[in-house]
Amino acid sequence: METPGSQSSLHRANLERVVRAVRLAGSLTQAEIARTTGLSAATVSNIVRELKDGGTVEVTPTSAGGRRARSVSLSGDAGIVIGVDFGHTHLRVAVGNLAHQVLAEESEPLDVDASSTQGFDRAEELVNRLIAATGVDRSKIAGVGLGVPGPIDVESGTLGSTAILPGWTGTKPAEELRGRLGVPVHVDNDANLGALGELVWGSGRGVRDLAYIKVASGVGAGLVISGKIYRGPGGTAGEIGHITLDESGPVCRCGNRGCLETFAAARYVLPLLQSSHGTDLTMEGVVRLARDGDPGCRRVIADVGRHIGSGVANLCNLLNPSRVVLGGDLAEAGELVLGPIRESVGRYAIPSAARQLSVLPGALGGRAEVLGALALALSEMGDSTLLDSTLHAATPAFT
Amino acid sequence: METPGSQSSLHRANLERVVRAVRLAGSLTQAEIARTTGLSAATVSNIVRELKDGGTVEVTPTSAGGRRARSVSLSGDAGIVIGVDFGHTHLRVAVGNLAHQVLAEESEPLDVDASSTQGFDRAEELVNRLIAATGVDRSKIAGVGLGVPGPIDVESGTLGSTAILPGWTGTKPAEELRGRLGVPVHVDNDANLGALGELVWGSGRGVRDLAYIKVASGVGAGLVISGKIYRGPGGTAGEIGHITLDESGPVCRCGNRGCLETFAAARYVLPLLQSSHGTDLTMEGVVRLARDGDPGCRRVIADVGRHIGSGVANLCNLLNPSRVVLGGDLAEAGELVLGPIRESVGRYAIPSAARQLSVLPGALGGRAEVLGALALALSEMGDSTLLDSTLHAATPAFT
DNA sequence: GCTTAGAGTTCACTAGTTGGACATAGACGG
DNA sequence: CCGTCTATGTCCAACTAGTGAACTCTAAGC
Repeated sequence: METPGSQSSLHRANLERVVRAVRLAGSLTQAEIARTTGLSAATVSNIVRELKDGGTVEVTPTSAGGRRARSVSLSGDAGIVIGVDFGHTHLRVAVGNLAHQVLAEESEPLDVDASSTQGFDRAEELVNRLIAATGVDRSKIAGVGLGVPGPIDVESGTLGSTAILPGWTGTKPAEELRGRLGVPVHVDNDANLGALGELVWGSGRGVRDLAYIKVASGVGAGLVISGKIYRGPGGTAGEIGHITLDESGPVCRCGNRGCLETFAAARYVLPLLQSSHGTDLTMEGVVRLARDGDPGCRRVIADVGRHIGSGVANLCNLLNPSRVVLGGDLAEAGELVLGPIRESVGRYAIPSAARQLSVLPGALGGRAEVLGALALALSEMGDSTLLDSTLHAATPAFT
Repeated sequence: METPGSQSSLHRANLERVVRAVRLAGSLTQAEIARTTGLSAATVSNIVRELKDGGTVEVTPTSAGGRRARSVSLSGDAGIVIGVDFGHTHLRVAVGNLAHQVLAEESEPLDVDASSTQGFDRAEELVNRLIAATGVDRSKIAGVGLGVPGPIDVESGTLGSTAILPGWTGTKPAEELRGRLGVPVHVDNDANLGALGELVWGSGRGVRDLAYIKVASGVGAGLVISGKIYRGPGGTAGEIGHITLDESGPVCRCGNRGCLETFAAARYVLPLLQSSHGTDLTMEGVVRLARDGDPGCRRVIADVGRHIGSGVANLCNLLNPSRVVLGGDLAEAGELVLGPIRESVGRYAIPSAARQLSVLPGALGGRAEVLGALALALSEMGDSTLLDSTLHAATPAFT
């Protein structure tokens, strides 16, 4: 941010412009870059040379049968980003590069009762393992995205009370991880990251406004508005789980009655099946049984869908997103749950808003959050971090 | 948008930067501009000269007792914007300048059964009258903001069906007015404009995210997110009136049951008082009686408040705005309605979101929409239109 | 084999910002 | 009442960075 308004800032902006164009297209020739960015060929020539010297970009002498086009693409190891996601039962880590490619991904079970220290030990270990496995240069790591399953104040980085990982309340996960890995860590809650993940790699590609509904032990939503995570001024936007559906409904853990969560979240829904299907049931199990035709499970899932649909209808009336993506275990139920959701939306949302809404299952399953963490790391640094390294590497070469 | 990335675009950006800084501060010396914008004093000197030659800015030789500071301020007649609002019973027009000052404002009753042609005749006439009254130069009009009381597709400019001004459906108000006045016209619905008005001049000053709830014959909300009107991909965001509060409630004109509107909008609420208070009651009348102590009216207003509060709680959970502003006639009831709203919000919203929410009455009353139309005209042209004229006027002077 | 056309580079030119030198004018102290 | 001080605004030379035009290069097409 040195001097806004100066020529150097313009140059920087043009660098970013080029990098973004290349990233979006995968690979471009210089002439194509000039056309898509609106810059002149001469400028592009200079910028590409600078980026190449900095190692950000790779120039393959000639690829396809053109005249003599050198295709420019992001060099795979120009920068590495890492996504870490603490889920309710699993810890997932993914390693990607600036070209939006996922190089490696792994998950391992995480003990719910683990202390935060244990959790971070495991995360650090897994990150190191993946870095070693992919053989990337540690110094190339540009940033880490971190997902936590609970309300987090993005400003201060403090984790609020989470019923899922008790004992983590009040910790500052980003600082903790930053201390261990020595690189910038950006944190957000899992619903927001799921939304970002589906937006970039999953069912939300091509859309700029999206709501990601995650149904697990609770119900949360991640909102993407104009391509950016919307957190709201207080950072608690997207609490769709605590919309009131029935003022005299069951008491919710939040203290109100008849929240959507009490009709849809695993903790409230599973008990319904205990007497008939035993106590060891998980949401995953219910979904499996429903797919196999079990009528009780089908009925329960349809009811959950109807209630989620009511919440989505409210969301739709208020925000009018063009796409709603359903994540979490429940998404595995496919049409068994999506049908009732769509039916409810059609019934309760105003027609003009409902008409252009598509409700889709998540395409990434449980991976949405890690990949979202990756996307967060990418978006948080913008292309600027990348360019910083470019500049540092490039300027000595010019003197 | 000529050539993005060129130096001229940088220059343009710096011009905008200076204009914005001056507008936000009212008046600044060149040194102050340099400090707030981060530009160098020399650059500011050039830019100020250019703006002065273009007539955008005025330089008063010296104002207060400094050393020799020339204070720079936007020249009042650098550009004029006009706001036009078609309300349910009134037509309002306001004239303002680029310094965000309102120069004149007038309203006149509008016959509900007026055809759109008649309406536009009246609007054109009133605009001309105000232009004459303020003595501004017609050629200085940079843009017009237009508010219409119904759903409008901002992309195509076509008005959807409106129960308030029947016979206007399918017209393109912006085109119509543009044809008559010969300047760019930007259109939006009244709830969005009310939100913008309160944001810029009213109860929303200093906030970037705001929801404006307008209760009249229907219930609508205007959402401002990060300082910009949020319309949603389909343009129908903010339909808080058709959130479902009670699945088995009264049938709403939208076809669903138990919409917020059926508990709060005038058309559904007034009949409740007909047997006791007669049939000529208006919402305004109910509010007046309630303020005078009429228990029936007080009860009705409190009930309306409670229901609105339920809707606001949902809104709050989903979007977590920092401020909710209540507009329309109902806002006149003050605490009689705000109290129950806050109570409902406290009851139904999750505590962390409700805690930082302030619910305020609109500060502008029925003027919110016209002023919002003014703000729309200002924001739609950005500072660019302003700068275009500057450039056109300034470049000949340099050759 | 010659022509052609698109790709990329080089170079002189130009737009525009900057730092520093300079003139100006009020405030302050004597 | 006068010199000094300090902050303001302007001017100028230097520098940065983008552009158009000319130029070179290569492969395709006839």
